[in-house]
Amino acid sequence: MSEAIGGVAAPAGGTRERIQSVALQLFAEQGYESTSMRQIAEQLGFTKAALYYHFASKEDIVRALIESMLGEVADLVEWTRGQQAGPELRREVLARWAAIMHDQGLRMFRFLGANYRLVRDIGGEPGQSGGMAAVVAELFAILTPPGASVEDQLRVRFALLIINMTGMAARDLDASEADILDAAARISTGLLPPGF
Amino acid sequence: MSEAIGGVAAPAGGTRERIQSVALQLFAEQGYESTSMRQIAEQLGFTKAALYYHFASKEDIVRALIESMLGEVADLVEWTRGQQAGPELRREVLARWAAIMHDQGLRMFRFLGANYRLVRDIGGEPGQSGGMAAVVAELFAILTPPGASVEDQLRVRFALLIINMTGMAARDLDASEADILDAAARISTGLLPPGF
DNA sequence: GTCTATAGGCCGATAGAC
DNA sequence: GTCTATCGGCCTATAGAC
Repeated sequence: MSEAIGGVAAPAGGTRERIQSVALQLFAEQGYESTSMRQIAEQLGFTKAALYYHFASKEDIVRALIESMLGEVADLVEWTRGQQAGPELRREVLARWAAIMHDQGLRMFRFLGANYRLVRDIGGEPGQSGGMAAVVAELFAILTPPGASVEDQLRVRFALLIINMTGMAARDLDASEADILDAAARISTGLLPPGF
Repeated sequence: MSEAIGGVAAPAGGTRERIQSVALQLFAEQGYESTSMRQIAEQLGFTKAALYYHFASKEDIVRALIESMLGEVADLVEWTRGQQAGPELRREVLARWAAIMHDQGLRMFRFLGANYRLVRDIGGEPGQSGGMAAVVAELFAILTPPGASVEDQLRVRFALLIINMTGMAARDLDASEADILDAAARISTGLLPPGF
């Protein structure tokens, strides 16, 4: 968290940031399991052993990648606790969810889409209440109107999911990143159950 | 293709079908790369070497799993060539896409969602024009109205994509498989660009 | 058709020199 | 901070007995 923030811009910062940037790219293209530490190191011009000076393990790199985003999502869930439930809250939550994802950039989207299970499960085992899975489950509960039909429950899940799948869906689209992310946010909002 | 069809029902059929059924389950739960041949074999009660009597390779199992579905999708693309382009065709194509996926069952959906890249790329390298990627790209072209905006192009891609993501989105839903798949098809149709 | 045994390779991770 | 060398393990896949 020193020089480069978020890892979206050109990775001119410290070695740790450069490793994260390369890893994000490779994990997004090939998936976490199909990417080896050797491959990450070679892309950076040094050997695999040097990686272990900067990160304790392969999983540790992933944790660093999603750390800030996970924190923002947890803050969002926390914020909703003090709010009154209703349609306005639901639309506001969805807008903030899109904004969080927007901050991360398209490369992060592709990473999320390509490693859905990994991100969902990580941080879920330790003692504390961490994990993307738990946090997203809370968002489902907030966004789903009471007594919602199966279709409406699905609508809520799809509304959140397509934000994360934008990187995958927009792979061959000829448009700016900002236009794509804005369009995705509009479509997502339109997916929320009508009338609620 | 002898006794059990599709591998959805209880795998009482031949050994090949039982292997496919177990592999589909494990690939869906853990992903292709994180599932080993040893694991598949143990679940079936015999050793890894026996697997290679029935399938030439691990990838060969995946090919068998998506073979029939890939054939149906290719047929769908072929069928559209003789049709007149327009809104009716677009809605009909989407309905048929949902029907194809519907036939495969929720387990296949989960497998597709968890192994998106694998399925997309498989069969794309050989000499012929195979591969899910090529076939889906043609569907995009058919479904996208001429001169569509970025948002409308994204709508088409999301409409197809959420069908494949239904297994993931519906993981914790308390509803029958048929209800879930029907609801997903309705939501998908509603995502198509309005007015076209 | 299923077994044991093994080849051959890449993996994540560590030790220790510089 | 980066290197070479190496460990132990699991992987896909094959050979050959039964």
